[in-house]
Amino acid sequence: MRENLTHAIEDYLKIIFELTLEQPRASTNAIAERMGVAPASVTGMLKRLAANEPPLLEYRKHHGVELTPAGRQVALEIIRHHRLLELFLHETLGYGWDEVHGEADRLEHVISEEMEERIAQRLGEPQVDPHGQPIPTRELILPPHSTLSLDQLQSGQSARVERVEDDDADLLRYLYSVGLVPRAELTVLERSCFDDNLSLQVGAHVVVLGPRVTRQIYVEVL
Amino acid sequence: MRENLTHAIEDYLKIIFELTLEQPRASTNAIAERMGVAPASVTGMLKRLAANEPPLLEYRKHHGVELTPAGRQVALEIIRHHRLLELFLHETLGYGWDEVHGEADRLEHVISEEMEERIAQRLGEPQVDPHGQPIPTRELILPPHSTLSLDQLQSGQSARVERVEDDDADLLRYLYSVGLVPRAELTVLERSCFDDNLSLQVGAHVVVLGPRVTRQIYVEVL
DNA sequence: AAGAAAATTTAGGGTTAACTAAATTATATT
DNA sequence: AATATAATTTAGTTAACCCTAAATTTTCTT
Repeated sequence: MRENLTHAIEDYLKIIFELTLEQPRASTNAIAERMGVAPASVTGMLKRLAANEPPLLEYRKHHGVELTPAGRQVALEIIRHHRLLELFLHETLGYGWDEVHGEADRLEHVISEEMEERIAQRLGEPQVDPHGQPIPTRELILPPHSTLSLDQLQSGQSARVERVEDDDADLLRYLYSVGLVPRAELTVLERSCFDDNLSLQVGAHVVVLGPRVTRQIYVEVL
Repeated sequence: MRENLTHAIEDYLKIIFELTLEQPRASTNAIAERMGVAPASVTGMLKRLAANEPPLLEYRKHHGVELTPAGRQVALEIIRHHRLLELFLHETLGYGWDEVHGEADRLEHVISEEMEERIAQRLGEPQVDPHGQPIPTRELILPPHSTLSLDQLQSGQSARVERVEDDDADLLRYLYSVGLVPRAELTVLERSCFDDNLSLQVGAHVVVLGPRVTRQIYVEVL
């Protein structure tokens, strides 16, 4: 199944998968930005991935790409590795939830299926990582999850935090300090019309968050 | 400290370190064989490593190489990673002692110093891996160990197994099945003069081993 | 010490995955 | 519909690591 695949290819597929959760197709530039490489480098790689046997994505010049089922399977495998590793590092080595991401990003390409299984077993076949992100199953299905981000809530609404994006360590440290972790409950006190700032009640704290932050927190309305 | 170093470079340094435990200098061909690459490829790499700033090894045409202190430090760091990982996989994920080597070989290049420390702490600053191989300390000193291999014993001598080479899974499974693990005690029943076979008493077992095997088992005479 | 055998290096290539700069195509504005 | 701007692709390079085949150097044997 995963023979020819370099780390770079796995990263491309993972990022394309994440981008196509939001838009139907991922653009060359968006991929380049998230990969931290030049757009020209992306074009070359996309051609290769589309020409792979089996093709890992469907590529139309100037119109971005979409993963094929084969490509999606690889992406989900990597995401499963990543999230299992985050939880494993947290649970068995005492890593903070703000520290697991970088380590998992490197390990995810390197662990065997054997190790993936052993970790999953040891953790009791967990469904979510420390940030509340759902862990794809061994059959490589990503469990459904709320797509409602905090910035879409109205004044007075109450909600429970389901998950937060895991890639910004500074943000994670801050969220932890104010108690905005998965399962925490909150109420929107006020939303300012012109700048989209949101003031929230979280436990004993009152927190004001800008839209760049609230877009990274996903909730379930109560 | 470790900025420019690719996985390949780390592997070269590790292998050169291991070769120079036996001979004063490591030859191009010996390195090529252990790396599984062509001798010509080794020459190119050795030139690069000698030209590195700081130089990682000292290279004399047609006379092999010796590590510099800087090169030795990198090698020991990787060996520390490898052996800590072997023990970690064994202890916390239930891997068999024959299964840990391949996984550790890939992970050793990828874990952070942070993770190295956390693993060492969790395992209680261990001194040896599951095969009895000594784990270099954080100050990067390799603890001394016996250099007497089983093939050097005479009839009638008793000894305790200290360590075994870790890279042959089939051999490890066999040794486990007959009880030839670190700390096991044994007595040489007979050594045949012409073929160097050794017959041993190990617990209830009587085992006959050829020299290719006995050279991979290190002991302390009792 | 000469010649044969073994070890090593040189020379010339190939692949992967990145880069920059210039050219092209698509989209948005007026 | 023309033009400006943004997005994308092409072309030409680079660096890391590997290869094979041929040439050279060292070591071994007689």
